[in-house]
Amino acid sequence: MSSTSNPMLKLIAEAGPICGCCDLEDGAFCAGLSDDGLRGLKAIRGNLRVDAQHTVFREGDPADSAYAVVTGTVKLSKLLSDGRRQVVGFLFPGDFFGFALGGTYAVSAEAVTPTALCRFSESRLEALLDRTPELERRLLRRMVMELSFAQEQMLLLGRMTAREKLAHFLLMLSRRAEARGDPQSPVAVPMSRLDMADYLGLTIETVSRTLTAMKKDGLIALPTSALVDLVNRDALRRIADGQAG
Amino acid sequence: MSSTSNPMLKLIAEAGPICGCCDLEDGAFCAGLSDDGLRGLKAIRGNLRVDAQHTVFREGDPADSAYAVVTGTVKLSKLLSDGRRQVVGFLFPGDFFGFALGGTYAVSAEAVTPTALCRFSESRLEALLDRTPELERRLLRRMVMELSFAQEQMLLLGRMTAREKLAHFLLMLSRRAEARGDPQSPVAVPMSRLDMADYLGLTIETVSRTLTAMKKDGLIALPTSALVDLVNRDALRRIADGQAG
DNA sequence: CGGTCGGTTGAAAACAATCAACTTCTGTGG
DNA sequence: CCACAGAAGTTGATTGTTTTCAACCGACCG
Repeated sequence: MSSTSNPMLKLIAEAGPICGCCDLEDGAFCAGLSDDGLRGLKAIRGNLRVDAQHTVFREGDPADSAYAVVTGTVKLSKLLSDGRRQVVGFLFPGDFFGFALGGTYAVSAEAVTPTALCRFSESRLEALLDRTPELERRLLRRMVMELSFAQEQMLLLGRMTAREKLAHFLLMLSRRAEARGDPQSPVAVPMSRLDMADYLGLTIETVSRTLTAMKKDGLIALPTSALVDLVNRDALRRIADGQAG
Repeated sequence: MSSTSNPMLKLIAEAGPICGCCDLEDGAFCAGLSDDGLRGLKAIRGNLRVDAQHTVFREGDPADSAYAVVTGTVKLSKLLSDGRRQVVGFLFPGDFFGFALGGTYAVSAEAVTPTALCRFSESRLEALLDRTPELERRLLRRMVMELSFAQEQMLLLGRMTAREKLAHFLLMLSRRAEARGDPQSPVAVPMSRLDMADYLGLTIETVSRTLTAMKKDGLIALPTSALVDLVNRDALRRIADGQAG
């Protein structure tokens, strides 16, 4: 973040209107903004580091800040009073979250890995939106995409089998890793089996068993429990799309 | 809609900045807009009637219009290639849908009952948003709420039992009926058992059986299959919140 | 009056959950 | 550096909720 020998920093300087607070480019929430929009964002930006498993904010808290992931992974989740949990999303570098327009947070946010965040004060962000139509339109577009992603997740949760859920999940991780410039085939799975289970509406045992079965079928390989090799991507895609058992 | 003896029309005239295209007030997408914002919306508004079970648009179609429900009920759904279906939302008078910012529709929209809609050309709406920050902010706020609702639905689909799902669903229908000024206790259930099942991630048989069981337990009464009396609302709420079996 | 459609009920099957044991990995302290 | 403890993950046996397959009921309509 401060070493001048970091090759990324040079790239950022050359690329022009990039935030400069992080190494992210095209995928990021702030990427591609005009100089003006970036200036505004930078002016209200704060930084934050969160240890693995620590909470950024809790469901029901007054929503006083929005965040962007710089490095690490964050999960958003909701709880039932008896402890049942649903993870409603995983966030990777470039992703934006916690935007509630002055209400309360609808979900809790916790770091999955050690994480660096950009923090934007809600009130200042809202004021900035008043002044920066470009930014507001971008946020609107982002919310449209988020909603569409949530609808796809509903299809997964309501209508897919365990195997289809896992295939879909692994391909999603791979696609997003690729978008950030990370390797897409031995794909990193930074979250625990419990987090995966709570995201897919399954139990840890079913996640584990299903992965083992997929390995046996030559669909994937598991070099470590946090690394999945997508051996037969086409077959995975067919399964994820509900065209095969 | 045109009779001068309709008491609603007088109310609308008195209330000032109400669209006038429909009988809706506070809950509506356009309610509470400034005269200016309303003028803009009215200028790009078209009307549309859709018969029950007919399609407004299909998943994957280019998104050339957004819509608001005036009367009737609309469902949004996604399909898997083998026919499995997930209903991702029901829309009632005042609700806004089909807003995709120039992309393609992520879901299909079908009328559940005979339905009247306001139609807004996507390109004109986007141009209007450029000119009307008030409207864009409202839309942004709406998307935030929609997303939060979608996240709650994920919790339901991933982690609730059939009985909890039904309790939650009936209370949601009741709450929204009340918000529109409709009776909240013998609550109207305009959609078929299949639509309910596809919304809750269940089968029609499970929906039917669960309703029967809830009737037997004195939680609800079923005057007709499309009308549900919420006999014991508190118990329903406890079940919906996951505090009781 | 027969036919179809939507809804309900019954019996059997299946997928995933639960309960439980065991293995592997990780980190810590001797 | 090794030994141990705890956490995370895997595997096995069994249970159970929901699905599937099937029959039946009642309403609406030609």
